[in-house]
Amino acid sequence: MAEKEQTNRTNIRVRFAPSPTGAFHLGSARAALFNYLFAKRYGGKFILRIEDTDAERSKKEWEENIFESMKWLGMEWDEGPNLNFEKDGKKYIGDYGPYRQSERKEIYARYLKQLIKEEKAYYCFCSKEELESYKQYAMSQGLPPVYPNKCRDLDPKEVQKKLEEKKPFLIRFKCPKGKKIIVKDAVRGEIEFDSSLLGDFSLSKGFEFPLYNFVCAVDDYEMNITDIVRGEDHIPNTPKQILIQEALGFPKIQYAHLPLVLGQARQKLSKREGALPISDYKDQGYLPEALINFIVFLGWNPGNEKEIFSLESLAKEFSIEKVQKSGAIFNPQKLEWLNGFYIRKKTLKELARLCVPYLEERGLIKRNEKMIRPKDELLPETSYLVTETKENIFDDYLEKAVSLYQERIKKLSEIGDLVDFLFVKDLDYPAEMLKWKKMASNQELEDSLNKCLKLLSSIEEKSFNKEILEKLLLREAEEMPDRGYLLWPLRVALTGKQASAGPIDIAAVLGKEKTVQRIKEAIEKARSIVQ
RNA sequence: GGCCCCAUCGUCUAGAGGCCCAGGACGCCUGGUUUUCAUCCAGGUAACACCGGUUCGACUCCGGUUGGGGCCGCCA
Repeated sequence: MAEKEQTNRTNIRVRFAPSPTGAFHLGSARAALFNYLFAKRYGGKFILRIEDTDAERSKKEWEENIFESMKWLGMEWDEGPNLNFEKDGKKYIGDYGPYRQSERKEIYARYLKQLIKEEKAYYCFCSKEELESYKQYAMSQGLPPVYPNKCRDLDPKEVQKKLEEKKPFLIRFKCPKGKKIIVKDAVRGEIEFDSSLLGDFSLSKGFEFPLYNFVCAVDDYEMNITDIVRGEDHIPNTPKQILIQEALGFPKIQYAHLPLVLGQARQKLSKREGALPISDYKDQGYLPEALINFIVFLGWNPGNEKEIFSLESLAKEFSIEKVQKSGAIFNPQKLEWLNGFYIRKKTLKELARLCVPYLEERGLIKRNEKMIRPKDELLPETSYLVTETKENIFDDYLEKAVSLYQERIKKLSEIGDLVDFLFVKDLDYPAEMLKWKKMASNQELEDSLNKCLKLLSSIEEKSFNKEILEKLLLREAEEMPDRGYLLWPLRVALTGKQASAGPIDIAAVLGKEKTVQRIKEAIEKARSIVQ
């Protein structure tokens, strides 16, 4: 039933309204995502509004962080500041209407004056200290900590006098007593509040600095918002906003309060608990598709056993009715798994391109306009076949290197430690590592390495590929009591590591010259082991 | 303290009165593939917070208890 109602609704307009007082994190991403999906699912508009009424805490850099993170995740907005993309054949660039609250002050002042004129709001000249001490007292008495309405019935003459004296004031809402306020919530049903417990809450500091609940109600109306999807930490604000809407004669809005994302300690996600900025996840090598897939399952599921969703498929299958009521604990292991899953799904070309910044950062590759190549001159320059596509530059060697580890990495940032041996000249590893666990003597090790050397040297440069190597090496290895006798020392010789991709694949990527050279170096090392 | 919200495996969750001595995914464990690590495949581990009702029958409905969470700003 509810489903039907939703589907039939038209002209849905939702907003994501972050305040730029910190980075765009997991919780923000989820609120944004659910709004985005709700809009997409029902063919509505997704609006971005910047709630920067707190001038002191709001910073341009956080605003940038929000824009960049949302675009990186693929959630582009239909209306809002900093538009820069194409949609339906139309190009949007730069700002589009005043969507920052700091740019909308005249609008708020207008409504504030209206409320005062209609005696639905009044001036309050109480001091901070006064209010704080009253609140302490009320709480100690077990009373609701609401404003005692001291200035509510101030003599108009006195008000006039104080205004002329330029005494700082607050504008308070005349909250009706004993009124039942019902919030209709798409995920929770009806939530009832008693207006008496709200008190005469504040709307604005003077006319210049309007406060959250007030600007929120005004903007939602001014922007024709039909549905509000936000975190459940906003439930207590909702009756206040409804009261303001009613006082101003605004139409009703539909609500959907999302459960909170919790940290391991079951508390509202904090920085300590992995509420990292989305930009940090990006830097660590998480993929946007993994993050989206992960985030949407924090409080939503399709009702069947499907687990993998892209932003596009979610836009078709998302439904607000399936949103969970209880808070979800953020589980980093599942994110890792999903990220690995999406990495394995990438084409080699895409993955190689994504790995470039990590390899570069680690000093393994050098990049200029035309070429990406290993830092050390490992191979003749012609080996680094430069392929140039429209937007990216990468080479064949890089793709091969990445292909060796595509199934082994969970984050892009891990690539460096795994492939470094393919990009540096000298390997540094203890000689003992060469000796396989089942080898009884150093002689066995030397024999094994010599066998490898002989075999590989016999292959012609142009036939030095995986198929041929496999045929020759495996045949030889099979004759030993265990393949490890031949393959373990070879792995260590080529990589200097105990764990790696298959040594045959590695030899094929490294090429004959380098492979043979590394085996020779390993033989030298093996001889140095003291018996 | 007041108001509000929530409650199925360790975690994310399926479950709209019999299909459930509860299904899937991550994690963990075992086995297979493998020289290693990972991938992949097969199997296993593990939950309806508690107490009352309603009902022929309750994970599902109602009430209470307990537990957890959110909010109580001249922040948003």
